[in-house]
Amino acid sequence: MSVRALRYYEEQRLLPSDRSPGGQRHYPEQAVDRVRMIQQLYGAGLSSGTILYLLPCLSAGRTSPPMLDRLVTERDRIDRQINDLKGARDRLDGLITEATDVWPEWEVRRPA
Amino acid sequence: MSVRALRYYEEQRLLPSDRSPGGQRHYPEQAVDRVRMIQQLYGAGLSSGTILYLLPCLSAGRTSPPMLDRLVTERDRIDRQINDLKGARDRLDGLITEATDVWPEWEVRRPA
DNA sequence: CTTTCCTCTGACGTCAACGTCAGGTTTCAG
DNA sequence: CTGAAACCTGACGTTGACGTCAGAGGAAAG
Repeated sequence: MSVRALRYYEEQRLLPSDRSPGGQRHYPEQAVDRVRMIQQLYGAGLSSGTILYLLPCLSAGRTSPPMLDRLVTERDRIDRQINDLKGARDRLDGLITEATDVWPEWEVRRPA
Repeated sequence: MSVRALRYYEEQRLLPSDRSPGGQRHYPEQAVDRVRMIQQLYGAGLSSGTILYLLPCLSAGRTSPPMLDRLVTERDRIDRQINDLKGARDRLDGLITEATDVWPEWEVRRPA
């Protein structure tokens, strides 16, 4: 994590911070999980706005019907993205298998 | 597909085009599959440079050992990405289930 | 009190895959 | 032959999640 990222999350109102009298940020324990969640959702393609909108149900289980719609929309989008990725992976995998079959295993260096 | 995207692919040397005497682009049949492949790989997070590098093995099966390394690297990255996405999806799915279970449809009552 | 490190705010920079606009040229149906 | 639709090149604009820099100030050790 970079300091810049934390500031950015705060700017987006995703991560509140306590301040010392001098103005320095101080985070409660809970912030760690919050940050991990934010990273995960950014990584899954949700926008700042969407995460902000979903925060009440993400962190407090307060889910209204419109929020439920949004949750379902995002989940379905992620599912489609997973399927697209599987397609790409299978394409590469096919090439790898194909290229590997040509050379005997003991001649090829494979990471992992 | 936008025209702009095709021009961009050509700029990146991913998609050659025949030109009419007047300079207009004409694509062979094969180009359709090529474009679909490019889109799929962009969608999976590969850069123009990586796709360009892998083109010989992607479209002609000519895979050198360094290319094989790159293929494996990208495949593994995609696998990690799929797992990350599954994590995010499961989180949302949990919330959806939770929110749905709380108010079974047949129990919902509307306060006056 | 000083030193040294860490933090603050504010603002501009980055990168990639296109979108979009302007002004000119090619194509082809009628 | 002609006119409008489609295409051309070149160039700048967009977007989001930060990176990075400058200058100023707080935080604890000695």
